[in-house]
Amino acid sequence: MSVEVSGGLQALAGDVFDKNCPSRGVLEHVTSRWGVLVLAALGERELRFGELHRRIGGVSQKMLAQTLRTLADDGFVERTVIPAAPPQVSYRLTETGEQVAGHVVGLVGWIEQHLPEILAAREATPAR
Amino acid sequence: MSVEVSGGLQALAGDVFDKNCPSRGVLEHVTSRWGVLVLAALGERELRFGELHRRIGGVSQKMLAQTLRTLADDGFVERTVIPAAPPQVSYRLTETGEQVAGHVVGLVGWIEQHLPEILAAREATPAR
DNA sequence: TCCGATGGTTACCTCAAGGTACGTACTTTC
DNA sequence: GAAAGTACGTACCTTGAGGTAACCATCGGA
Repeated sequence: MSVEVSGGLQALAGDVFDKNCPSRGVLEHVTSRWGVLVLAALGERELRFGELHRRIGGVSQKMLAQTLRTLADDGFVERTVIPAAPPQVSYRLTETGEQVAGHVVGLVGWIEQHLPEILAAREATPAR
Repeated sequence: MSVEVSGGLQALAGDVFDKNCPSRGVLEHVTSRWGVLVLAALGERELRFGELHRRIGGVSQKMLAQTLRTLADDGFVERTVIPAAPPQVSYRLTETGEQVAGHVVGLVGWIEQHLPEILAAREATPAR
């Protein structure tokens, strides 16, 4: 539950298997239905709200805004408002955001590439 | 939407940004609330139902069974029944399962280790 | 002059994820 | 002989995630 850190100070590491550990919450934000896709999209490049909305098929404005807000609260995404005449809002990953997104992109990429095998396995579902 | 594969044959790779791509479904199984934790737990070692139930805090028997079934259908988990007098059922990752689990474990581990920073960022939430 | 794009917020409603509780069939333990 | 563990399946019910639609303010273009 706890790890020693360089300075000799003690920092608490999370334990996702613990029902009450706050890491559970963070994990759920990151792996949420739209959270994964937002992180993956921003992993490619900085994007504006409308661009994200178009990039991520099927997401509603409401859920996109909500997801972006929780990811921003956790410090993964930075929101920048350009005060122009139709207001422009841009989203990019923070430094820690880049790191989580790295893992997420890896996972997503693996799934995309191995999709055929997985679908094959599914249809070969024995007996049921 | 499609990639060239070694043999010159064509295999379809997924695109998670496409609303109708089946990779969406697989992604949701893997990143589901309990799916992540099951994969992470089995990434350590083979486990029996009861062991999984105790390891993953807060999961109900129903959801554990359901999650294990979908992961088995996708070919990530293998179910082995040892016909004994209280029946014993063991779960382990398949080869493809090991690969997804690798990514999942990486993600989970990163979150556990960086939890303090994330929580700090959360409390420093500007303005709201 | 009216439309559409921009980036949202809010109210309202639905459906499905997920929890609780109980049943099952057999066996060991107290 | 009663309780508890093993590995679920099923029925029932609640909660909340998430969709739809309307509204807002401002500006450029047809």
